[in-house]
Amino acid sequence: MKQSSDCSSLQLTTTQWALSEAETVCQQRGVRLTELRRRVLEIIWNHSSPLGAYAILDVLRNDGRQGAPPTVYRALDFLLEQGFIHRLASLNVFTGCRQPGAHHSGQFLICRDCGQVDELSNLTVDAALRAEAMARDFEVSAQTVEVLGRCLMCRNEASHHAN
Amino acid sequence: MKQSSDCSSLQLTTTQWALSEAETVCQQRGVRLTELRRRVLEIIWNHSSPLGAYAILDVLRNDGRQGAPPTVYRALDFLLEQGFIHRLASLNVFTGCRQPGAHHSGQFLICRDCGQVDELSNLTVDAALRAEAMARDFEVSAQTVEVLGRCLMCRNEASHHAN
DNA sequence: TAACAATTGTTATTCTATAACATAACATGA
DNA sequence: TCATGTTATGTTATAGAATAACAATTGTTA
Ligand SMILES: [Zn+2]
Ligand SMILES: [Zn+2]
Ligand SMILES: [Zn+2]
Ligand SMILES: [Zn+2]
Repeated sequence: MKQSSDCSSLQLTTTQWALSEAETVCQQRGVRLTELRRRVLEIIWNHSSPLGAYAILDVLRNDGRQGAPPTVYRALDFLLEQGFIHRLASLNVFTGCRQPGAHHSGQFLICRDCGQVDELSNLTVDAALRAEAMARDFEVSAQTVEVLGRCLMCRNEASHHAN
Repeated sequence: MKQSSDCSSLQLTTTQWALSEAETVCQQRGVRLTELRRRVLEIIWNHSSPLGAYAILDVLRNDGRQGAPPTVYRALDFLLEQGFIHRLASLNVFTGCRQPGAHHSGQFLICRDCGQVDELSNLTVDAALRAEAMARDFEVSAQTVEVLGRCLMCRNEASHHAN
């Protein structure tokens, strides 16, 4: 059964997958996944919830690497450009993309308690927004679709403590 | 014909409408639309494009009123709670709500050139997102739907200058 | 190797938002 | 009216997010 509840082993695998995907795409595109950029992508994937730029910076410094905000923001800019990560505007955090390389805006369910993110690819939402835009002669360049709420796990937690 | 292109006269009317709507709703709810809150709402509606908190603060100071960031953020919090304005997370700005009083998350077309905002109420988008959430046992508390792009006017402007 | 481009380091600053506490305005009942 | 509690605003300081500007380094190519 692959549906293990052991998150850490699952996550390692996911991180490794994301890194190798990124390697491949970068080679195809002739851009460089440098040590720093690779490490930032790894940090993002290694965490179950999305991280802010300064949290990533803390991890980098823990690595022993010197760095300041621009260090991490430049790496993030690269990863965003390549479509390896998304920025969640409602929380100022960054999360790994589940369809890396395919430039897209993404749609997200974000748990406000545990921070876990579920990336959707709902074509109905996308099409309905494009139709609205077209009807108004509006040229779409990016969509920000972020649904904030609570996941099942956190609702159960909450009701436990509420006893 | 009411479809006048005279924005300034149209806008005044819109602002007045928004303010009187807010007055009414506040009376119904037994909350106070103080001078400051009313003025902040007015400032937001008086501008064709959404404003950031510090831009609003500048206008307040121009009024001669003393003030610091908390002054405007508290007013904004009140207006957000009452559903009179929306915060656009992708731009860190605030815009007047076209259905004030009816608490809702809102959906927006935002022109990245002129900043003009079009507020949608697309039920298909809303329903599709809720369905996705339900399928994942996710309890929705708020939706952030912001479509960034360019309006027709700004596209024409751009092609003119590109000659 | 020399020259150029891309990446990273470094310092400082801007922009956005909130914490904490003091003061003022408003409401309510004695 | 006055004391009281509550709500709203003033004020200072700080936290958090992002970028500007320039220096140093690394990688690439002629
Ligand atoms: Zn994605
Ligand atoms: Zn959760
Ligand atoms: Zn609205
Ligand atoms: Zn425009």
